[in-house]
Amino acid sequence: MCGRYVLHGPQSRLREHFDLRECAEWQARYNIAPQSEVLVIRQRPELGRVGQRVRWGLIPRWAKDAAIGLKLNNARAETVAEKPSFKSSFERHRCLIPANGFYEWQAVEEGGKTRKQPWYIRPAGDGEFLAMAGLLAAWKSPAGADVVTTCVITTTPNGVMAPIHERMPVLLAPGQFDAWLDPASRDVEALRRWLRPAPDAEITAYRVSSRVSNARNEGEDLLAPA
DNA sequence: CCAGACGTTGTT
DNA sequence: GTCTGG
DNA sequence: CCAGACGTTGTT
DNA sequence: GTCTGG
Repeated sequence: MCGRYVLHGPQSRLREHFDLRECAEWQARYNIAPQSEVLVIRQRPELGRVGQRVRWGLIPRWAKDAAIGLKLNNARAETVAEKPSFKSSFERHRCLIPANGFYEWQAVEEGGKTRKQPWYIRPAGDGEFLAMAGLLAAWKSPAGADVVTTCVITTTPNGVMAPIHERMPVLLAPGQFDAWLDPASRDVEALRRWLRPAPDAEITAYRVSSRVSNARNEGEDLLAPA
């Protein structure tokens, strides 16, 4: 889960909501897919929270081949603290991935065939942003280029998501941002306990057009209820 | 000890 | 780099 | 995540 | 079935 999402800003509200000191340029996007550039929020010593563009698809430091990043879009909350691919990132390189919402596909049986119905999930009420829990890794390519990548941590579904899909991204509340982002937070057990499904009251979901299923499609109208 | 893998999702 | 399997 | 491609040889 | 591209 969480293989497609939305970040349209506006950037001024993004900076405000996440209390960013600096933020990279970001063009509104309504169909962000793995392997593309995404905006992450990290905590820099002496500077504070900054927004930075990185590639979605985690390439661990030790990887000899960047191809592993094609598979690591998500990390399971249940095992992220132990898996070799994620362990050191979980201990020292946590980030937030800001989103206005994300998509999930629901398998629907129709006349003996399975159709994939896309849903859009956004904050309930007048909330503007969700904060997905993510990891970062810095990798040096054989050519010597520094490549920073990210992935989204997933967990079991809450009551809103359960009818739609078996997984959902871990969503953190503003009160958790500081401790999650602080590289000095080394209490892995305490951090791991935060990786739980969001309360039902925090999100709402509605059906959208299957046009979102093709990652080439873009635009605000992908959010229209269908 | 060394060698080899290192992951998630969804579907069957 | 670190863990698992042999 | 889903959609769409998935190949070689020899010639230009 | 599996990999790549978006």
